Amino acid sequence: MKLASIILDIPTQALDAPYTYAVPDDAGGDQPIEVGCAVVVPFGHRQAVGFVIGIEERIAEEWPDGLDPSKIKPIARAVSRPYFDEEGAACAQWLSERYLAPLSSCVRLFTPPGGVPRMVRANAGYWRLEEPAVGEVDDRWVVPGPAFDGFEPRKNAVKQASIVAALRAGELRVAELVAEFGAVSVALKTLEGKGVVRIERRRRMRGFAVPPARRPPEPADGAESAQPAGPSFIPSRKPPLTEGQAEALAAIDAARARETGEVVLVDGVTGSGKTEVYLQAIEAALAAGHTACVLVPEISLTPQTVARFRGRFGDTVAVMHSRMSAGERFDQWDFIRSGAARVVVGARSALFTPLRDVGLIVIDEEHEGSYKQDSAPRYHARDVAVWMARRSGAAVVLGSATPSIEALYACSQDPAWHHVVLPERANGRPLPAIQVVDMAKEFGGGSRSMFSHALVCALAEELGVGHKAVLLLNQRGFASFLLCRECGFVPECPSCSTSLTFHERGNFLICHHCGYREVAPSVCPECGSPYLKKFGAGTQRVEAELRVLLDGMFGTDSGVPIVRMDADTTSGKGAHQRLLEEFAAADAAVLLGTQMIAKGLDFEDVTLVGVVNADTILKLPDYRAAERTFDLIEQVAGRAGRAELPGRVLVQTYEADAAPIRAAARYDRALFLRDELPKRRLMGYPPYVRMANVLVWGKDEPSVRLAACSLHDGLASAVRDFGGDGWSVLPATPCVLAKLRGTYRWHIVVKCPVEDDLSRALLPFFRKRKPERDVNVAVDIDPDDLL
DNA sequence: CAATTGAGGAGT
DNA sequence: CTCCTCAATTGT
Repeated sequence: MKLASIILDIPTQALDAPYTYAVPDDAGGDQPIEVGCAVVVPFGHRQAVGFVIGIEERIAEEWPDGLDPSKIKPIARAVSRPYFDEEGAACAQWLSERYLAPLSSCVRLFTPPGGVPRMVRANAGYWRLEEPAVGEVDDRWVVPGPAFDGFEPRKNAVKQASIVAALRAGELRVAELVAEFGAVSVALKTLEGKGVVRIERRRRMRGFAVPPARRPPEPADGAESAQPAGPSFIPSRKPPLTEGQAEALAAIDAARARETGEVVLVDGVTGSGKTEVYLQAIEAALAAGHTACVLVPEISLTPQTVARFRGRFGDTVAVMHSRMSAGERFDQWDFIRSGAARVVVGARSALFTPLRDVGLIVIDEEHEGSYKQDSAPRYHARDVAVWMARRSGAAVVLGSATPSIEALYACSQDPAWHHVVLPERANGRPLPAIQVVDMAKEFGGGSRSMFSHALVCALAEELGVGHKAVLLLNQRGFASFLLCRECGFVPECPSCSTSLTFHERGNFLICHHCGYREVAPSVCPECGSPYLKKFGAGTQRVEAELRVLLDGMFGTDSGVPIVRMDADTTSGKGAHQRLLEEFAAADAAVLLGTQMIAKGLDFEDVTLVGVVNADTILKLPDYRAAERTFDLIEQVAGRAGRAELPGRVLVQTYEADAAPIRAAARYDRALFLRDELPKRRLMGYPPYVRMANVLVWGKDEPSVRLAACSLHDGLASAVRDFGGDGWSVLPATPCVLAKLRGTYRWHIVVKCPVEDDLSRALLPFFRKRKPERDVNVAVDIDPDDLL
């Protein structure tokens, strides 16, 4: 008898284990039952949807662990084609164990965008299967039929004549004819009846503005150009490689050829041409009959990025990211499943698309925090990619100008990890000089401006000759807030433990975590004092002050544009893109923004980069603060002087002596690591230990505290039973963000030696634990931060 | 003694 | 998640 392991698509801890069903010989429905399929199974008194994660032939004697053979029911029917294969099923199970995540949530990663069939309650205990709302869409095309040539419409058949004339230039969609000639359905029907035309349904790919019906395909030059490039596709020019690039490429090709799942860390300064290395490595992988998966941080997944890959690989490139509509994502997913896509470019979730024969997984900007998912399963794309590669023999390429300390450490410890350095920019230009400006001295010298003398001078010089400047403002912890100068009161969010941000526009106080808003008071709500001062500098404040400054430099009419990019100005669809185009089109201009401008921008005439406040990340109470600060400065510095014009970078800080800032200013990673690594070792942080962050949250503070403390005790004894030397369970404490969106948050940190299996020790404890009603618990394995 | 409510368990 | 059972509580 064939038995199937099935994960029910019901997100409940009690049901989160594989269930065994018999695979019937005569499967009801038209789909075969295979691994990866959604199936309907009898479950209790009803039917449920589940996913097949394994099928095995079983002889009557060896039933899976004491399962009563009489209890086994047959699967009712398959309700989808397979979404994943055995490898996907194995990956889901691994994810679930490694990240202590529900199996159903891990399997869900592999299902198509737009959803899967589900059981919905009709009436009176009846359940019926509902297909997902998102699926394939067709276009109706009009094509010449057998009687097309030599057809002469009747004199008064104006519509027919127009349609036939239009069709002579090529096939058309019915929708296009309607747009041009109005109601055409009767005319089309007549023509179809006479055999002059045929109406065909053809699959449409959403996300491409207008499929080029009669225009010949244009060379790929943006997101809109990707419809069938066909045989006329000409790949973009392949520039010659620098010595470093060639070495990196050789290392990748060799790693791929060994088929043992090795990792190559491409450690290249900004502008060293890492992307070209990826492109040629992918080309080699394709030539060897493999496919490639490229992960890019969500934020740098722009039309330009996609165009670069489409320019080289044409319409075999599929794209996956969250800003696409469900329909577009479904089409791309199905395009990948069809096997026609050979290269997938996308955010971290692209790892789980049904791409077969992957020979290369590229993770660009490997140090980025966005590769860690912040909801269950809390996986890290880098670790998942390495696991997948080990299994399939693919090579993993990690690229960054500022590799994570974890990746550097792995290179030094693990022979399967290779470190390749690209020390020079591809165009041979030097890296811009970084000058640290000590704001404490400026302040001591009597200046109260947020722009130092040095930065003002540099702006005047560069903008004065028509160059561009980028100013980075760390929003976190620095947005402006109100403070009563008499009693020191700061308005705080009633449901989060953060101060409210003051917004000039509309005179509002807004909470950046939960969106709570109130009108800014004119007198102190505590003591009634009218002396409420605005402190700090949100991007709006900085923009206003910068405007005054620029008008003072160049006159009010000079019109040096300030393009502001932050969460407020980029919320609309395509806003991000529009703002960048606006900045690109101007001569002298300033781009002012938050972290989102730190990477990926490539404008030739940016000669000045200013970091307005370098130390706000540094002061975050988190073990990774120094690393983040170092990375940010190096990354943003890379935006200056990318082409012929030399660039310079000014970093304003109140902590000019801090190691990450001094090291970043000299591009001296060794210096940074000499300072940072001993601290990590001493304090017991990665890469010298592995951590699990157990988060506990709920509306009621006493019960959260209680739950956290009892959880601590349980964890401590679980860790003791596991017999771990060098393991520790830190006491339950309130999180740094102790109150967020109205919930109180506590956490417990578990540490263990790097070579130990953290998940395996904690898994039994959390599998046994029953969930509480008003307190939530989540485990974050290898957390990115401990806030 | 029936009706109502809540906690706990089972589901292959 | 949904349905079922059992036991404690409430109502007549």
